[in-house]
Amino acid sequence: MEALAHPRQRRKQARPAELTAAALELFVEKGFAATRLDDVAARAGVSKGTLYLYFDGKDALFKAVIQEGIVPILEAGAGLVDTFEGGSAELLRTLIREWWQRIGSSALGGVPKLMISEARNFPELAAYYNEAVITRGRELMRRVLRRGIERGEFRAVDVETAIDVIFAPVLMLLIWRYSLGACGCGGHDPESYLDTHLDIALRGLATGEAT
Amino acid sequence: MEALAHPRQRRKQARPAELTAAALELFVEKGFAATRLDDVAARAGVSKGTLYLYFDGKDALFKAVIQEGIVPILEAGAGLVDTFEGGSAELLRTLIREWWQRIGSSALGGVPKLMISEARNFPELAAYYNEAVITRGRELMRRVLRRGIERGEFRAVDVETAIDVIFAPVLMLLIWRYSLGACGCGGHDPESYLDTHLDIALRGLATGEAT
Amino acid sequence: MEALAHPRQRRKQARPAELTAAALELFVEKGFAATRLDDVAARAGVSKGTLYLYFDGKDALFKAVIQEGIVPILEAGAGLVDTFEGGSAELLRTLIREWWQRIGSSALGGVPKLMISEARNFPELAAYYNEAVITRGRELMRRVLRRGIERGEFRAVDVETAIDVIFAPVLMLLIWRYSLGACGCGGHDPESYLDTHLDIALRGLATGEAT
Amino acid sequence: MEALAHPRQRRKQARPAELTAAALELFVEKGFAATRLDDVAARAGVSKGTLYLYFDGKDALFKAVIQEGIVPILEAGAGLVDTFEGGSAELLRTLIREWWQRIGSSALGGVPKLMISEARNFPELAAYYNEAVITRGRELMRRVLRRGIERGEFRAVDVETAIDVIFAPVLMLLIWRYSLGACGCGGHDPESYLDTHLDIALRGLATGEAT
DNA sequence: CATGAATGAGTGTTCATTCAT
DNA sequence: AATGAATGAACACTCATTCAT
Repeated sequence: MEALAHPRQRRKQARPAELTAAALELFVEKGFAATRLDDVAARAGVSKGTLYLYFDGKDALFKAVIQEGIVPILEAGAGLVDTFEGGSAELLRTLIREWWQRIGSSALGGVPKLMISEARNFPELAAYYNEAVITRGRELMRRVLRRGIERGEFRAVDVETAIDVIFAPVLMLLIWRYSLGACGCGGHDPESYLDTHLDIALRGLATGEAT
Repeated sequence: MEALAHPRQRRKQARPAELTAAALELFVEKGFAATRLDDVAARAGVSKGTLYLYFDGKDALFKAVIQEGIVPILEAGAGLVDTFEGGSAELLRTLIREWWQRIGSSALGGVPKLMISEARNFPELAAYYNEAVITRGRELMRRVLRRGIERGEFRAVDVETAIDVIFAPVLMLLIWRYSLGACGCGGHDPESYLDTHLDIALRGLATGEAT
Repeated sequence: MEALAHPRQRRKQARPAELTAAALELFVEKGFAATRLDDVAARAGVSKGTLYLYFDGKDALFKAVIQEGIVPILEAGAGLVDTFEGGSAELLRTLIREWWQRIGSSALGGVPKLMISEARNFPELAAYYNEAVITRGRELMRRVLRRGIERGEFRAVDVETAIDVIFAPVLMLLIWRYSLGACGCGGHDPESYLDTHLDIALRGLATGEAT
Repeated sequence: MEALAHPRQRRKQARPAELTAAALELFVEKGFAATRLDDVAARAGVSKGTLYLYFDGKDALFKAVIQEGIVPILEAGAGLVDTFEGGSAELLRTLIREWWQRIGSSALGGVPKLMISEARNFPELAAYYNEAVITRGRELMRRVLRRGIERGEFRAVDVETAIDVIFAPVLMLLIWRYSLGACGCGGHDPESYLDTHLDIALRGLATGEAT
């Protein structure tokens, strides 16, 4: 009610999300450097000056995209690992599927490829992404793998390395989708790709008696 | 013969390769957009105007870089599969290690990440790269996996999917090295990374009796 | 009466002065062009929109700042010359010291440098300042010099020129303080600077027998 | 001959001076901050990009203006003081008249007012100017005053203070000319102004027996 | 063939000004 | 009266491309 009575206020509160949504689309589509703030503002339906009312600049806009888009999902993932009660194989399977649902197949799916492409030219953004996303994501994987090893479900692999080895195919699925895959170079059905990956990886991790 | 007799002629013929070599280094280091043609020309020891005598512009230079870069990539590793006589696990291990030795850790290592970053801006080139490099690489993996399944060494996984699933960690190792890894965001020792990957993947592929 | 009875009214009447006071501080500190109206409004404790209720824009604000700033400048030092009874050297000494005490070292000290900096962008205002401030200030100097000459204390110098020649070091002391002196480029202790100036100037003006 | 044979070369050598001349005019006319590099380039008859072939940016352009315009004149002044053989009063008179001839009444005359106006907003430029111009100029005055005192021609005034006290009227003559004087607020004939100033100052400095 | 001087379009950022509430 | 969200023009600096020599 009050919101409808004060359209300016409602608008003001919605603006940051509208802007980060527009920015996400364009960053993914054109890359960070090639995205013009004019276009971001236009896609959000405001002028370029307005963008600066809400964000300090291009870098801050990028960080906000990550902060609003990805960080909450990682936090949800942390909640999952905290409370999951089944087998560790099932937990790993669930975690990766959730990640694919919420990030991979969503509008955020282009972010990993974006970061890989731009990291060297924007080391400050890379450092932020590393801290806000990669470190936290690895922590989730770390906890799952350790849980499995401690419970005797997984073999005693080198956890720090396995974190990335096991997540790599998931990332590559996404990277492909937003690079050569977007040029008509074919690709995989995500479902069966993840099935095959988890099939091999979980069997590769499993101790003798497990499934 | 004539080349040796006329140093200027030899120089003239070497120019395009010198320019693409300089461009490859800089594209890998800074990305396509952030590379200045001034710098490419300077690194090749010519003036910027000269560059335009050999290439129509920045885009044409990029295409030449990729097309020149892939030929050596393909020459490696082809004959191995034909003649290998040991177990298929050992063949896969050898193939991947060879690829890392000859390509991943060489000067060409930056090409895959570069291609991934720029694919959307050069779709025709991406299609060409897909056809000339990726398809042929997949064929090698396909033959290894089929060989393992036919000989009862590997489980009957979905081969087309497994090709990419199993190669993905190798590619990610390389991509990382040329993106966030270059920003001090951590990374892995290639040897132990590949060890861990092959350990998990080969155990995941193996039929009951194998190692 | 009404003002005291209605605080909002009183506030409303005080607003322009609060705004010009804030603007004077910032104009002196940063210069006209580099002063942002956001900052002026913030320092006056109002919003930027409010500023436009009282002034037509940045130029109008500047004009108000100068016009308001000069009135107190003029009130000082007028009666001194009329009533002074000692020697003219002493009168000149006193006049200049008073000027420095009341204006140069006060909050108004930044006005002359500000006016000099912006005169060309505000020529009408410069003409007004010339008439309202400079002409009157010169009149004081003129009377002192003529008094000295008529009483045989000063040599018969060209009065109109000497007015500015003798006042110039005083102005420069002030101008320096608000320009390069504020950048750590050195400066003088006002007391000894004025001492040295008056020592030289009064000896230079003096007829043979005087001190 | 060669110059005529290679107009590009001749042009290239003339460009920096053409650009600094255009920049000087505009800096004096509009101030440093308000001068657009587009206008500087246009006045020099080139495009903005060309300006950047010769100068690293606006600051460097400003420094070049000072370096080329004022520093050589100060060096000439140093030569004068080194070799002058007459009385110190005559030396001071000559030095100030030369300064007026070469700087005050030339296109460079606007620089002191320019620096005073912009110093606080461009402290780096102020520091450069202080080092390149003010320090050296004071050194000239210091040497003249010390010479006069040592030779018994000048009284033993506080030299460091007298340097600025005596130069102040010269600077004010110039500051006026480029600020309120440019708005039709009157002013002095430089010749008689300097005469009056030197008359008073030299008499004020003189020991009993001197002229 | 080779050069390098010259160009000018392009973009992140700032801030005076407006106006709906 | 007062607000503050929104605007858009303005400018320094970059660099791919051209072309006279």
